[in-house]
Amino acid sequence: MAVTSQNGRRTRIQQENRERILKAALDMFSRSGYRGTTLDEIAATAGMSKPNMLYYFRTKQELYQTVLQETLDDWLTPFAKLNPQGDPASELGAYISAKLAHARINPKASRLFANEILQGAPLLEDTLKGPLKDLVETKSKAIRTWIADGKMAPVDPLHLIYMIWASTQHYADFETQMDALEGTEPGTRAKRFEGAERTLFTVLFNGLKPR
Amino acid sequence: MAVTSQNGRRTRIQQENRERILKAALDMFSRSGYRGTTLDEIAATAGMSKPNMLYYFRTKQELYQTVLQETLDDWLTPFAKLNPQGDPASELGAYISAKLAHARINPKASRLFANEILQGAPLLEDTLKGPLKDLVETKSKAIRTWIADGKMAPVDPLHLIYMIWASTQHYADFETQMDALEGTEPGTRAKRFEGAERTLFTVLFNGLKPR
DNA sequence: GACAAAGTTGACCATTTGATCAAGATTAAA
DNA sequence: TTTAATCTTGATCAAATGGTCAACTTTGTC
Repeated sequence: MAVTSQNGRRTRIQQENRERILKAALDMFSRSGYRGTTLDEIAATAGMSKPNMLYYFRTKQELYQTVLQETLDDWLTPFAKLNPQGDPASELGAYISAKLAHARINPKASRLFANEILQGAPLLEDTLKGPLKDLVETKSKAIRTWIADGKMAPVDPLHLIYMIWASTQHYADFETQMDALEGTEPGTRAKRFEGAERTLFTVLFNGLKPR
Repeated sequence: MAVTSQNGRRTRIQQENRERILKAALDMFSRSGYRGTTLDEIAATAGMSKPNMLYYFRTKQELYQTVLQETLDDWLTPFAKLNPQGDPASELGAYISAKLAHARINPKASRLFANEILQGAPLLEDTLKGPLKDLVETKSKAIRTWIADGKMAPVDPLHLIYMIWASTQHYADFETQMDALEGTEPGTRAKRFEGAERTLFTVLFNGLKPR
């Protein structure tokens, strides 16, 4: 485990340095994945010596797992909030907005997650097969109820969920590609996310309208 | 450049070994990215010694670039085939089918591409800003014409393209996640791609129907 | 200000990694 | 069968990498 003082609490210095290290680690891991990232880089980005960094996180694995766990929690929260009692338009709309906001505000978290999945999700298996699977099943049931109640068009809930995940996360994970296609002048990014929301709303709402 | 015989042609052995190496390289690079992959691994996967592999591809970069270029061509082909003279339903439908087929048949190519973009696309910049950008602009114009002709609902072409890329490639790039959520019993994969096509067709066709 | 706990780092280590080379083994054209 | 071109690899190298350690400095409490 990470360092703590004798009384089990974190000192001011511990708080600050942990934060700096975790930020630097997210920077590097989200770009190059676990194996492609070196401790030297992270330490340099965090502005401290490697041994000092290893004083706070004993191994590369421990550091990686800590970063991953934190971003994962963020990832799960908006999905869990999807409310079966609400109506599909507003619930799915809110979820799409939340996912897009996440992609805009914290793209690195999304990329870290994408990297981990691409490499076979060795450290995520338990979470995926446990909590996430449960959550997906719960929310699928809610969608099926909406369909049965004639509130939306009949589509496979699982694939609808995939479609929403894919087309929102894409704005974080493939940002490099979008920048290359659209340029990076200031303002582009903000406009991009507006356009994304408008298009996703249009296509999904009309596409899912009951008929 | 890679080895060729004095007369510039490739011998039988060169053909076979190049192929084995490129296959192994795609295996590893698509999983771990450029920096996360080692030449030892690739050589072992290809079943030959590292010096022998380096006889065919002189550096790690050269090997990576060769693999990347080959997969990129595959990636571009179906997009280029989108025909402005046709009608949106059949053209976009065919494109979606082609992209899903690619994700099903060659998921590693998709993942290699995703990995490269995630790492900032250092080697793809020129292709993205050149040929791909041109292609995207051409196809966007076609979509705008369809909209002007009242053949489909008015949506931003760029975001529609992103949406299609995202929700098809997702089935390759996030396969690990899907396997964890759905299990991997034989037949699951085939059914998954059927369901994907059905759902994408339903949502996009209804979502894009002119109104 | 004394002192123990916490924080910091240069030097170092074993292993891994991309790459080279010389020397030998195999192939195929004459 | 000869022979030049092609193919193959063990041994090796310098640099990079994850991690350790001892010694030093800083911080906070009494």
